[in-house]
Amino acid sequence: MQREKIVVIEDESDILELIQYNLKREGYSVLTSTNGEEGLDLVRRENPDLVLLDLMLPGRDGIEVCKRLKSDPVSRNIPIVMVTAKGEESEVVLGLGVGADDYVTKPFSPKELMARVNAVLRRGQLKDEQGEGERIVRDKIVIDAARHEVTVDGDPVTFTATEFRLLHFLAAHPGRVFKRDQLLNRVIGEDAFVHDRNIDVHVRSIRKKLNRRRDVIETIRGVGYRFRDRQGAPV
Amino acid sequence: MQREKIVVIEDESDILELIQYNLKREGYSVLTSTNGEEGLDLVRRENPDLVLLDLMLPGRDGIEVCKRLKSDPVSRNIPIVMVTAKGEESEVVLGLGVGADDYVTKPFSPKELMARVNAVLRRGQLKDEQGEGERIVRDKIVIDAARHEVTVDGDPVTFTATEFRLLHFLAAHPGRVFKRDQLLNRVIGEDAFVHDRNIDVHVRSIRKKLNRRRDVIETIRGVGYRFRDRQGAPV
DNA sequence: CGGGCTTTTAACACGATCTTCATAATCAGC
DNA sequence: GCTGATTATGAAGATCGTGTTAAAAGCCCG
Repeated sequence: MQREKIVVIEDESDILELIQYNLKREGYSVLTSTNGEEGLDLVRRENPDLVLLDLMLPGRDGIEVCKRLKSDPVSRNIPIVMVTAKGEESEVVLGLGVGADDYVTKPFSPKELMARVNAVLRRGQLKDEQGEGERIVRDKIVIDAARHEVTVDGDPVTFTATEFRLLHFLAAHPGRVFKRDQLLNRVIGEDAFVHDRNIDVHVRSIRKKLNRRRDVIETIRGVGYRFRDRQGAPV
Repeated sequence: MQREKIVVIEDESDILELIQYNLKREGYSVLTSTNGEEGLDLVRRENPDLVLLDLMLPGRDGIEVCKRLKSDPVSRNIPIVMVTAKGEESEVVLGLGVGADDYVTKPFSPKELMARVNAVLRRGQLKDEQGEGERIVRDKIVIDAARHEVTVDGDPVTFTATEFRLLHFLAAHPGRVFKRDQLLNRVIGEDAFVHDRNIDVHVRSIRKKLNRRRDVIETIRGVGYRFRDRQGAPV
């Protein structure tokens, strides 16, 4: 059984140590950072199973960090547990508002912390197991998000991470047209500084892999792309 | 809250019971049939929200049932979840080919089954919601911005990007007259350095494509164009 | 640091679309 | 009906958007 990786972002060193000690004792692999920017990088690099995040980092950018993590498709699915000082109720709301999955309020007992962490992780696993993670089936194309797997006409096809996200996103909203910059935001990242036409190239490789089904991705000239749906909407 | 109605077509009585038990426990209203022909009638009579269909009904007509349901406009929009035995991969493909919306493979856990059923039902709802948003319907012309699609008298018509924007803009402000330069600004671009008369040409191609409904775009001599306000000839 | 993979950029060609222009049709006022 | 102005039409050239390819730039793992 592999140990779950947890990133802790917390500026108060004594609290950080406390958390780290307890997590390690439970068998988790722990990585830490004491400021937001660095923590952000850490998460992106390490792709942990969970993030413990102090809401009140210096410069109060804990929320900012959370927002950034949740807006990036790559890190969106990593659960985040907020650590907040007591009485910061409004802050908690804010934290949950930007996508945090749970929170603990200082001062907290190690027990409580562990309970939260375990609960959130278990929640995620459960989701995976029962396949609640979306499976999209359209036109003989099966897109299994939980397993990160695609089959076309029954044959498994491998997609790279970006290709998969793009295909998945389009297929999740069939019939709907998306402009290139919209796709960039949703698939590559909020603040991605990449050229629009990049999408074209990804679309091309996706189509190539979709092979016979390549035309489920339709080009709307002058606008963008969309996933075909044959069902005519009743007026 | 009304309970969603689900029809289950499955010949193995123990599996049928299992499914029925679980669905009922989740609060669904369940109707069952153990053969294809009867099941077909049941669906038509009851118009359920979802159909659970065994792929391998005696006489292997599960696929046939699916095909029939999907080809009938009345039942086409009812989502179908296929129930298949493991290793019937090719059958799954077949099932998907005839329009099934998802599938579960035997043996399945009740949890998994429920997850699928819930997911498919949720998916359907979502679709309805967002489809209703950015749509303009006037006379027998439907302009769907999200899909970038237009239907005239029910027939889909393709418009180029500029044509679409022009038509959409006019239709969004029915009865109001716009001068050519106003239309240029709104449709082509603020700083477009194009001749006024260009609009005429676009209007022409739009009218051409609108065919029988061409005169919803009225010419106001000496001023510009407008989308007709009052109903024209019905049908 | 090197090697394989993925992502991004750049460049070209082709076709679709936009724009212009010349001409025909229409309109309004006399 | 005639006349000048305005709009519709058709066709030709200019422009733009996309598909495609190849190569550069990142990235990860050992």
